[in-house]
Amino acid sequence: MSLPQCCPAPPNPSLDDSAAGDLASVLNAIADPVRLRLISMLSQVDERCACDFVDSLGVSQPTVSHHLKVLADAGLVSRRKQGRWVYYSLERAELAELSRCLQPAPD
Amino acid sequence: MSLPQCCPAPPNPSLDDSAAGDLASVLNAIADPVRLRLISMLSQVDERCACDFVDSLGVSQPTVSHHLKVLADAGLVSRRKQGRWVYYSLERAELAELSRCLQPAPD
DNA sequence: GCAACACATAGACGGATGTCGATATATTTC
DNA sequence: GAAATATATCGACATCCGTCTATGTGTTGC
Repeated sequence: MSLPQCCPAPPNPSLDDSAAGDLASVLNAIADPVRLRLISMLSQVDERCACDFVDSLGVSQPTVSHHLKVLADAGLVSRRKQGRWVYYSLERAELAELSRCLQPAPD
Repeated sequence: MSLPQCCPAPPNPSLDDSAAGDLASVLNAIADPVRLRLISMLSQVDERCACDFVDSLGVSQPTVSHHLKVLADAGLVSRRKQGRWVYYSLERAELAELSRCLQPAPD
């Protein structure tokens, strides 16, 4: 004799542990208010130099530099150095692919 | 006389601080490997009782309960209690809207 | 009512994260 | 070469986060 069951079939995880970790890393990179505002500003233009963000965001220059590095490490922005300045631009293809990863399958 | 400028115009943050915080909260809810696997499993079926996840994910029952609460608080899953069991289901509309939020504007 | 079960909550603990000031590195300009 | 500028890195600090064990709460079945 057996106890009553809650679900007819056991679940099968479609996302393996490694893939879930990779996706979580990229999501963590954008799951921050300052970094979302960086992305928002970058989405409006081709590129923007780092010094501009310091005035707009109300955080210190090292903090902006830190957040830009997190985004760059995740592959969401790219750097271009020119003279004194470093220009950052949005990797729109990466962001679009991330958006697709979250789309749920139709019901 | 003026120093050379890096960018022609000052940046205007399109995403205000409050909206960025709200979006970051929801993104934080899914930016975790365990929670991504929960969502992945839920996306395959209509609903699933909580006990099934414990065996599949290799973490303790309280940990699963904690992660399901984070997802529920973010509005990404909903709960339905029936007898001893609690059935969770994916809020596909919320996930779809989140996906749209990340879509970058075309270049 | 009592034992077994499903789930949630509380508390503790270690590690990751966001922020800052201070400083280093590289570039321009005089 | 020296001063000024733009950015990155370092080290410190407080806070947050994921995990666990222990325990509480509600439900089922004998």
